[in-house]
Amino acid sequence: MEDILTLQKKIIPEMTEILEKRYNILRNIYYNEPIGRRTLAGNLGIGERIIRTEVNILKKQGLLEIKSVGMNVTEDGKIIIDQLKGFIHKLKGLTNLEESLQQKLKIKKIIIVPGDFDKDDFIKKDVGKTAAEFIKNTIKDNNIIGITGGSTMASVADAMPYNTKLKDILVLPARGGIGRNVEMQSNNIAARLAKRLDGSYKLLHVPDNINKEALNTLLQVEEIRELVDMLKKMNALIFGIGRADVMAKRRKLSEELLTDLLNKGAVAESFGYYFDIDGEIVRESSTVGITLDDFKKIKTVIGVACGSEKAKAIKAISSLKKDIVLVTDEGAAKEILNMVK
Amino acid sequence: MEDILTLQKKIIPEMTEILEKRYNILRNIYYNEPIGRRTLAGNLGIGERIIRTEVNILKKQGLLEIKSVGMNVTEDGKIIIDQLKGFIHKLKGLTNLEESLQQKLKIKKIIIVPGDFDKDDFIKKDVGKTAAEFIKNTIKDNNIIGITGGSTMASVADAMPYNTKLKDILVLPARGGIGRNVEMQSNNIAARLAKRLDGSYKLLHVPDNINKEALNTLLQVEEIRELVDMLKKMNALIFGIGRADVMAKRRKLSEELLTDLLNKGAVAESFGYYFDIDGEIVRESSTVGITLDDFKKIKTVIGVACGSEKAKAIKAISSLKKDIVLVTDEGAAKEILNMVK
DNA sequence: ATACTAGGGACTATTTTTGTCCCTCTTGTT
DNA sequence: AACAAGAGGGACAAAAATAGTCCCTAGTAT
Repeated sequence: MEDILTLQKKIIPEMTEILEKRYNILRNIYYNEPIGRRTLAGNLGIGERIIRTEVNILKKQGLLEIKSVGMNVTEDGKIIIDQLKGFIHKLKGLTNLEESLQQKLKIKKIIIVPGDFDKDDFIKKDVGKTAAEFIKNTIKDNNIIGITGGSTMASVADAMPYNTKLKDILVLPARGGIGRNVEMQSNNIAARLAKRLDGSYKLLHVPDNINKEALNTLLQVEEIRELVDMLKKMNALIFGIGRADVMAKRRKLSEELLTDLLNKGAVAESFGYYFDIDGEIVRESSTVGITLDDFKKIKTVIGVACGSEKAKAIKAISSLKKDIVLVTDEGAAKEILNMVK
Repeated sequence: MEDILTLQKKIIPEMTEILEKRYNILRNIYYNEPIGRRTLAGNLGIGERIIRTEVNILKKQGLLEIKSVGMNVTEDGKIIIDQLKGFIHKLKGLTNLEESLQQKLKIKKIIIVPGDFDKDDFIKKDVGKTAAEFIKNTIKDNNIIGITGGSTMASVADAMPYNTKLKDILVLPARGGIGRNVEMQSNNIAARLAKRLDGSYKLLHVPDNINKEALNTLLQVEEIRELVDMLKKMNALIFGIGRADVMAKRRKLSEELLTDLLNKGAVAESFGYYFDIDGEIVRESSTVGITLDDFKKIKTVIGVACGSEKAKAIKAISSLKKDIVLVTDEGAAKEILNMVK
């Protein structure tokens, strides 16, 4: 198997790029169908005519259909996309990349999805799908699963297939809601994930960054205390990884605090904590939810993040726990490798 | 494995021809090294410039070297050629072709080598090599092996690797020598094969087509009788398949006999017999050697022939014996399939 | 009704590929 | 020693493929 690929790469070195080009086109159509030639060309940053040529080949192969409303992927095409994903993974040597990163970061497992989110927005969907698949195969009946917020977590939840045959899954938001787009809040995402897993969920109606008094008051509330207790019994946590600076701005930290944070070397943010590159806590948001100690005790923790600009953040988070599972994209992975070299 | 190939063929349909083109170039260089650009272009019937482009790619990949004496394949390249052979076999769906031909011809096994001898002389070498490999893996210590004459058998013998670790192999010429190029006579070929198998051989010094009286006299000779007896104990026979018309002319049969032969439907010639398309004997050369009855009793018989023009002859021979093994090329195989369809 | 985006056609510009010839060098033969 | 044959590399024009661009008509959603 591996032999065949090295063989092919030797004798047809140009194969990889052709394959990748067509894969990208097919995938992009799939995510946007029905889509027109020009829009697609814009998306991919390729000339309209090139799209046309490639699309004609793919059409001839029966992988897509061209109608007056636009192009769409056929059933055959969908199968191919799926198979191609794994194939490109091997072709690009991502398996090797995974192994070397696992060693360098000293973590249990890293899953790398081909592509770079910084160059292609749809990579987030792929990353989400990959993470969802891994989670599906990891969790068991009666498990309690925690999930954080953010767009990446949203794509994980939305990529989870229905009919997983899992029973009595309980999904919890790992932290209080962050005050922005409802769709991206952990509460909302937990509910969506629960629905797909045919399980139940509980909500945590607590704002971020409230003062200590208010926090203590909230913790008196039976409902909230119960949930916080349950959080400690969590079997698996799925969490997003953010850049410290980006998250601080999003949370509208004061200019003063932000500068302080960055001076202290904060590069990553996850479940309410800011970490420096070595995984040391730089700042802790005062909010209800999972704590770092809880985090370290959870059996399965799955961090998901994509885009090369998140490389530092991912590196930081990877030092928190040895048996962490990371799902990321090729862009981030390569950047991390550059850093640790 | 099969999946990967169908996947690739779906998304990069042009891959097959690129691969075949480069394989042909590489192989041709290998068989002729050192060879120049223009000679190579002539061999393959491709433009000089195309060769140049392709050769540069292959050179870049480290598969061949270009020196002022000409081009030659590197060690890496040789490995690639070998791997490529099997790969192209699968890519071209020859495995399927083999299976359907085995069914249609109702024979034990057919091995098809990619390419067409009628278009590329070097295919005979490939066929020979493939047959030699099969034989090597089939025969056992102390076996008695028979081999006929002809250029195809010569390439089988010359492609047999040394150091087969087989012990006490005895190679016999299956029939008396045919009066042409010594190199292609069964005696000579038997000796060459024996040498490679680190075994012994015996010679059969009997001309083809002698009259009955002379034949009987010869059979009185102790040495010859002994050999003929040994022929009947043969464990394996490797034989070439010829076209009736071509062989008849080569043996200088009278115009009269030739016409008669063809009128009776002779299409194939092997070990002294002329057969029609159904494998019925049309004529028997009077000579010393293996008989059709002997042939039917031999455990392993391996027929080797290549080139689409031999399709009919191969088809005829295939009806002689159910557990025959045929080694041929793609050209002949496809032609046979057309015939039996 | 209308504005928008779709695919297909068509033409040109550009790039790549291909054919060809020349030059010089190496090698084997005379 | 001379020479012929065949080698690779350079160079360039012709040819072909590829790519950019715009137009046109047809559906679709508003």
